[in-house]
Amino acid sequence: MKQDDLLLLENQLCFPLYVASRLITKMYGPLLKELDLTYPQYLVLLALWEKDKQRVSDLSQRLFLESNTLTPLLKRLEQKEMIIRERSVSDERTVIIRLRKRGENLKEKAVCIPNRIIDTLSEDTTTENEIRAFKATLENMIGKLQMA
Amino acid sequence: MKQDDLLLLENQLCFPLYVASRLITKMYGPLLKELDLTYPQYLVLLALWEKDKQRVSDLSQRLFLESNTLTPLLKRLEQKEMIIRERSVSDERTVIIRLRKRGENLKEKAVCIPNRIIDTLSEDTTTENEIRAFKATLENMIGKLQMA
DNA sequence: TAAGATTATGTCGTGTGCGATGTAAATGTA
DNA sequence: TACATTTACATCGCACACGACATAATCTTA
Repeated sequence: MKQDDLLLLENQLCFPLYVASRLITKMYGPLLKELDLTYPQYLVLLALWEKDKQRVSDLSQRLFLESNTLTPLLKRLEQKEMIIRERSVSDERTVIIRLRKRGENLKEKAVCIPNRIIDTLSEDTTTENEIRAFKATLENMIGKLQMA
Repeated sequence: MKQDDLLLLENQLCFPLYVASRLITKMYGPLLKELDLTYPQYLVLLALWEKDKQRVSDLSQRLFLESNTLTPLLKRLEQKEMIIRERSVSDERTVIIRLRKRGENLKEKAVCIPNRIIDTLSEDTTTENEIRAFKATLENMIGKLQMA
């Protein structure tokens, strides 16, 4: 590849990654709007449905988000009465995030969302193996990016 | 896959995509800081280095960004004296974005950045073919997401 | 030609995302 | 035990991202 071609948008790896991520998040928009959630809020709930009562730092690690991103986001979820934020008794610096009924109940409605996204992505020629390989590469990349 | 497993974070495709995108953008941070650029600003310049004198709507299409995202971003680049925003004479609704000397000259410094990113991503077992396949899947996805 | 429809960009509002930093609590060390 | 250091979360500042909407210019149609 010529030196000059290095900077062509079509030769960037990160640009289509950036675009795809945003387009997908955008696609989640109307689906999650029915649940009164944004995509990052949905991710928080996904994490809590897996394991309730997590510290902010747990969620931060699980979702690769900084605490200063999570704090206002969690406050809004609390405002929506989907979660409760509680100071830990054993360590007052720690805030435990706990699901409320409304947050728990959303799980039922949320179950069908991933398939609706995958359906769109699988429409034509994208095979299951291709998706699986794609995801494996992503996860590999994340591992490396974490250490960089 | 069981119904309940559909919502596990590890079974989401979009989540690692979202994470990887953010981690990469973050990794660009210090490299671009030397050039006094953010990642989206860098993308704008990449587009202009390919083709100078584009309308906002051209950049919007090329970068998959809305005009209301681009407007303040372009204003900041103009503030940094890297570009000029000019009203078109033939159609006053149209704003043409043109590189200034400072913006042009940044290209030299920017050339080595993509390789530094790729080096990190290619460190271990990620082969060139794997990256190529990954990118092809990304581009395929973007095509579908645009039509959804 | 005039009125209606469409287009290009910008404004407004809201949410997110992170670097830098602050505050209070917990932990470590002498 | 007292002090120094580290930790957990929150605040601050800035940039971005998009839906909704506004304004003015251009295009289309009767």
